[in-house]
Amino acid sequence: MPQQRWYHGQALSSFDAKEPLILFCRKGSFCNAKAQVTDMAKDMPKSYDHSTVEDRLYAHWEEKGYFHAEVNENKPPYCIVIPPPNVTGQLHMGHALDETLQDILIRYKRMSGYETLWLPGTDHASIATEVKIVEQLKEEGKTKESLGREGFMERAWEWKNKYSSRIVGQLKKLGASCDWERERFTMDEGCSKAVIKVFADLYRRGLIYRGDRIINWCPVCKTAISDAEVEFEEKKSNLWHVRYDAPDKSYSIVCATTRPETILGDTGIAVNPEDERYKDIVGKTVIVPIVGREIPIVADPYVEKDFGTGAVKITPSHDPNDFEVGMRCDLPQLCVFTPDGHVNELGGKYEGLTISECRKVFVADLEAAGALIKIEPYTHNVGTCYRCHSTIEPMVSKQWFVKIEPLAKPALEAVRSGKIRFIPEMFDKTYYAWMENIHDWCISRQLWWGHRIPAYYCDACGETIVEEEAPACCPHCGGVLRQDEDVLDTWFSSGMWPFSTLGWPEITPELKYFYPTSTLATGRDLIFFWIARMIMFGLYAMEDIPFENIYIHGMVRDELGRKMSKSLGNGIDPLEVIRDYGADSLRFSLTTGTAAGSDMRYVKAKVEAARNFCNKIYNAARFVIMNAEDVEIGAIDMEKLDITDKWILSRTNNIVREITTNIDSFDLNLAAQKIYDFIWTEFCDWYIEMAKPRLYSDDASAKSGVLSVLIHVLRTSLKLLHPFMPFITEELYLNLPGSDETIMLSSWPVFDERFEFDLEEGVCDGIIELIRAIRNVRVEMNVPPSRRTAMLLVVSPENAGFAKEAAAIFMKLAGASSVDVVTSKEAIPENAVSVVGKFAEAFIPLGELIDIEKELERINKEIARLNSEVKRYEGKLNNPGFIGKAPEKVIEEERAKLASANEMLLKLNARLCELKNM
RNA sequence: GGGGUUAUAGCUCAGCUGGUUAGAGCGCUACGUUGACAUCGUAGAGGUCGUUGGUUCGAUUCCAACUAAUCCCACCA
Repeated sequence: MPQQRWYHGQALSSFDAKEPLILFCRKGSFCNAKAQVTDMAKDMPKSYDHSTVEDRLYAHWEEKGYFHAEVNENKPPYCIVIPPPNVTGQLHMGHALDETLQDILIRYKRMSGYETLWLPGTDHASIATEVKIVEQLKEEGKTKESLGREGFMERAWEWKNKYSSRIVGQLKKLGASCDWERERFTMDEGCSKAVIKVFADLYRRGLIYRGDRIINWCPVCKTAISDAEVEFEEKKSNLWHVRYDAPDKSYSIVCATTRPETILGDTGIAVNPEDERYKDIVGKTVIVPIVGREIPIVADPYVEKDFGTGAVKITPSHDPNDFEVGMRCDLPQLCVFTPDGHVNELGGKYEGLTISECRKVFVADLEAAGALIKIEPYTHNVGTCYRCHSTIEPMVSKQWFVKIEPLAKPALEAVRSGKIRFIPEMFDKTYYAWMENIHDWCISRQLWWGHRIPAYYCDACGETIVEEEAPACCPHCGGVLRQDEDVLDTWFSSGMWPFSTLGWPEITPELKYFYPTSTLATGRDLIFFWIARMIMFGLYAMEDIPFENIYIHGMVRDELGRKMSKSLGNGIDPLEVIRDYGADSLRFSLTTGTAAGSDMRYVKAKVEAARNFCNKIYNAARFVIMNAEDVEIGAIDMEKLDITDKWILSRTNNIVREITTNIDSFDLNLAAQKIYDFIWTEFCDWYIEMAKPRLYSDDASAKSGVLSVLIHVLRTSLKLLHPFMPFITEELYLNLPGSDETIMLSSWPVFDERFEFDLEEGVCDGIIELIRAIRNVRVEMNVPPSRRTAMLLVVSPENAGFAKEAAAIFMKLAGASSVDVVTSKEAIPENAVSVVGKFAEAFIPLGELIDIEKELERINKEIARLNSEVKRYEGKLNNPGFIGKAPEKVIEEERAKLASANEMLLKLNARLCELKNM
């Protein structure tokens, strides 16, 4: 039976039976708690345990439907589509970072009054998933062919279901506030419809074509891949210099090559047209060694005179540059390799060898034939498949392509004009560079897992039909049609993600309301693969940008700064971190200490620091809640506020403003750092400590007054922190007197002009500074912490009232046993040290502990420090350049600093005289 | 070959549009269990902000060059 929990007198149903962390409720005006759970604050454990909180709260949020967004014309929309994780496995740290950043923005906007949709989903990841499934089949001794297309697809869907639900589970563990009712998959019905529609549409407009072009062929994945999917790796190899003789041996020409086996496919030799050395033989022919084929010598400017021998063998079928030269010089294409990386029937006696075997044998044969002039060690970059890292073989093959230029132009303009903004801005350069040099995009893949190309061929009349719906027969001759066997590049479908997920091609209310989406957050590596394609497709299909802002983050590396990878085994599983430290801690550690765009290291100490922060907040709340028991607490009474209340309220105001600005400008790290410092230092270290004398007093009115401030500031802090640490903030918020139903839907704090206390804030800063100085002196004078001393504060008349208000604080925090406040230096106690601050000069009689020598030394040191400061200020203020050109405000500040330093110097010098006379 | 980014305390990093006594966490030193918290508190040590020039009244911040690290793009056979 589920355990009942009570929040403010209302039973929350269906929390799971896990032990709730806080089993208490307050009596009094805010809580009509049932007797069984009253008076339990004392039972709050001393430290925070995330494991009893996070799952319970997430389930509750989900059940309440807090994540769900609906079209709401009364609110502005805010939408983020998730970068759909691949269904190839599980989430890693990069995802954890990505999702955390999005959730921060989403939660912030939700609290700020937007109708907020975070649309989740997963990507079928055509090639990546298929490779994994094939591997799995191999372990079972099966092949994809043995299963057949249908059987394989069944298997793939099983795989998808397993992994997508695993990924969803992980996102929930992280606290991601996605609208799960709108979860999508790139191959679900709606997204598939969008893909087919765009394909057919582009085809009709002549922006998709099918043709024989040179493409990147992965012999292991046995498919074509796009240029973007090729990764270059530096490899050590050789440069083989090979001699091609004239048919009558009257001349010869030497070419260097890194791939001697492609000589089998040579159909020409090219030289630079300006090259004097070869002028006479251009137009003549040579014989391909071993092969015996006679090929022409052509002139083409592509060849560099100064590299190697200045002559290049041309293999149009197996090299992209040679392909171009071949087209220009009208050389035939001779494909000599099979799709699975062997030599084909045109390779003569080499037929059947793998490409690398062929190289060995062919080189040996060249040498035997005396055609090999020399072998030179050579390091060059070799293209590899981004999925399996085997060497890419460029090959001529019939594939489908997207004509990119008409799509790229508006996509470039969208960023150039500022309609789409990269954050940080520098990434627009990366984007421009790529978009300006982009080539036609090969989109067909010889795979099964993906969207099958909606092209139908009639073998009878040779007609090609591209239609959204498969025609029953050939519209021309009535012949039987067969559908293209290939599927589309996975990025073709993810490129439509921002609108296909919102219902397109239907013009749904959601599409109208949420498109263009607001922000896209993703890693740098996806700028080309994904972002560029989304912009192109969005502008094409929707005639509008897909999103306004692109927030780019870096990579999460290991503690040593290395990439996390399977082969290194240095990956950190976010789930393990969540289990050990909590999602809040993981999220917080990922958002602090790193600016947008740059890589970060996963450092355990950082997560520990975040965990400690959780505990700090928890204990601050525990303290407030415990003290609030049995106390009537109302709204803040302006009449009751003392100097410290005004200080913290004013500080809260400032921090609200700063954090809001930071989040609005995507400086999430700054916002996180600020709320951390505010809660820990200003709220806990200072305000709570300064509040204690009143909390512990017998004055019920003072107690309830200070509690109303404590609760207000704490609640405001929890709200500011909520986007970063959703769980602990909700847990504590709900247990604070006077809270709403959930922090998630509470309103984001705004600047409250009732709490503008500039004067008091400055005065209290002075008090804090003085207390620190007093503590400092006590340590220097070796005063035991337990020893309390009388204290005399000499203050200016305008500070006298504040000083009296703060007397209890000096007793609590500065080791004072009693505090006297005077406005003129009359009866200075004997054997006292003096501490000079802006707020006051404090005299502390130390009796036998006084060490006059030490005190003189200390004061002299302080005087020296101040003197150097004064010198610096005076230097500036006496500089005509500074006075003439610096802004008035800066000059004023410098004058104020000088005056303050001089004033303190005066006091210190006076004290020095007194001491000398003693 | 082209381009980007980074260089700040022993370590990991913040530092917005130039004016701060240059900050945080961890680590280190010395104290301390006072009724939220030892996952804590108090105090402290530790930095000529990569080098050299320039712009400026003033540069950690802007510009240039250099050095080092790192990433991306191109792919000359």
